[in-house]
Order: sequence, then structure tokens, then C-alpha cells
Amino acid sequence: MMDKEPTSWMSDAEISAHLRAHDVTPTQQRVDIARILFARPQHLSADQVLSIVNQETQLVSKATIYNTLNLFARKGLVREVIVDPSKVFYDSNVSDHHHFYNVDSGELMDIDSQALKLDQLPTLPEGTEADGVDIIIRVRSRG
Amino acid sequence: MMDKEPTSWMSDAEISAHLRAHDVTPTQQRVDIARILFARPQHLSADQVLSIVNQETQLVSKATIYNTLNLFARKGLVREVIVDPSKVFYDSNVSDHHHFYNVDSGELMDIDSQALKLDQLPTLPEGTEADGVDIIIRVRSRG
DNA sequence: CACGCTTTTAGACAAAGTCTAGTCGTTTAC
DNA sequence: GTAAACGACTAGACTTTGTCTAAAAGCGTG
Repeated sequence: MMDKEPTSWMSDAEISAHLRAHDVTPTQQRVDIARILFARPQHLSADQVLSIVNQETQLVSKATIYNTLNLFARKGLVREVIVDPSKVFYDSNVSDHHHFYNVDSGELMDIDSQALKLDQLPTLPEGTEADGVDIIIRVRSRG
Repeated sequence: MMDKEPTSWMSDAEISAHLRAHDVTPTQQRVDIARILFARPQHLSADQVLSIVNQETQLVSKATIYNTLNLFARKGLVREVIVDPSKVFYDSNVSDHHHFYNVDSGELMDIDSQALKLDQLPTLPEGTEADGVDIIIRVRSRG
């Protein structure tokens, strides 16, 4: 059964419930961060989250941003996307899907889950179990 | 038509020819680096290349390692593999294939090209052209 | 209210990678 | 042969992303 997906109109109370449902105690800072992430489907780096959350006044420290994003990823609230060697992106869409990555612009886009599906995995290496599959289609701007 | 693949017994003369064939002027340092990369199919980080090449005596500077690996990647002599947010791996196997990544051990393994093939790409975003497809199957050590 | 536990914080630190400005080497031009 | 020109190399400073540490702040429970 699938979790109700977070949407832009989630209230703080709903965000708190969402965190709790994923076994994360909702604190002020965590809710501040979650509000940004779940505002809409998007891909943000830690740095971007940091500057958005502290736009008006200093609400959350750098350490907490990193702690929280790592915690959220571990608890399945967001998905880490590793496409750029210099930074990790956090995807608020945790459903099964893959990505286009524009190497010129740095833009990251979801691929509709229907449009690309791997129906069978190759035999895994001895003594390992699957943890996830990432498919990244790198594109360049034409013209 | 495919290039002859580099193999462990490549002589320095063959390495030079291989570089030249990819439009890279073979210098002492570049051959030193290439000799390590092409010794056998493997996945090395810049840091690993740096310490291997300078094992006995200081032959190549850090800046040259990075310049050269970037150059080799741009010229198609090696393939960048981005799976670990903290470092880039360089794969001496440039033929079409994908990777297992053991998130526990950090080990990176090739998936046989036969075993996993995406035969059709989803429609690319407006104004872009394909640059490459990376499939990474993340695994954990069982037990 | 006091205890213990979790969370947050500022700032120091670490690691990967880039940049700069100067040097070295090799070719080309005379 | 020597000088100019160009590409490649270097040491070390620098930048950026992310982690660590030690202390402070919150918070729930008895």
C-alpha cells in the first residue's frame, strides 16, 4: 500500500504527521525543511535548501540541514539523486521513477515511471541484495 | 567500427598510439597515467591514480592527474562513473555497459552488456539530444 | 523542578577538485 | 643556432561540499 504523497497544500500539521509516519520526530527545523522540499515535486541540493530556508532570517544551521536531509533520505521521505559529482540532489518524489540530467544546464527532470521500466534485473553479485536501481539519461542542449 | 580495446600487455608504444588515435598527444605523464588505467579493466578514483602513479617517486602532480583524467574522459579514452557523491570513478572499459555498486563496500562492478540493455529511450525533453545512459544497480552486502 | 535524552548550533575541520602564475619542453621561423 | 610561440606540467593556494565536535537548548517523564 502506498503512502499518500505530499503535495503543495500540505499544512504544517500534515507535514508533522507525514514525518511521524516515517518515524521522524517533527521538530521546528525539520518541518521548516520539509515544507520547502514538499512544496512541489522538485530536485534541490543541500545548499539550495539552506539558502531557501534562511532567506528571511537565520532559522536553521548548516549542520542541521545536512543532518536532516540525510535523516529524511534514510527514512524514505526523500530520495538522493547522484548525477553531479559535485553535489547531491534531494528528490521529493519518492515513487519509482528515473531521471533526465541535462549536463549543460545542470537541470534534472523526472522520467515518467511508465515511460521507462526495467522488468528484470541481471543476477546480482554473490552475497549481495538489491538496494535500488538508478537510471540516468544524460542529455545535452541542442543547438 | 570499434577500436581495439586496450589490454594488460599493451606496450608504451601501443599506449602512445592509442592516445594519438583519440587525438591526445602522448606525453610522459599521460602515458604513465594511461599505463595504470589500461593495465586491466578497473574502476579507479583520481586519488587512487595519483597514489599509484607516484608510488615509487613523484612523477606526476595532482593538477596533471585531474587535467589528464578529464581530458581522457572528454576524448573517450575512459568513462566517468558517478555513483558516489564524494568521488568520481574512471572506468577503463568504454564499451557499452552498466554497473553494480555495493553501497557497503564502495565496490563497483561491471554488468555484462548482454545482461542489461535498454532498447528504447523515452522521448527526450524538448531541445535536447541524448548524451549517454547510466544504469546503476545499488546492492548491499547480505548477511 | 530535575534528570536524561534528543536535537540544534557555531565553527573548526576534511576531502575532492579547480585555478593561477610561473616553468619546462618541443616545435617552428628565421 | 637562437628566438618566439605554444602546449603541457607544476606547486601550492583556493573553493566547495560535506562532516565533526563540544557545548547549549528543548523536551518529556517522574
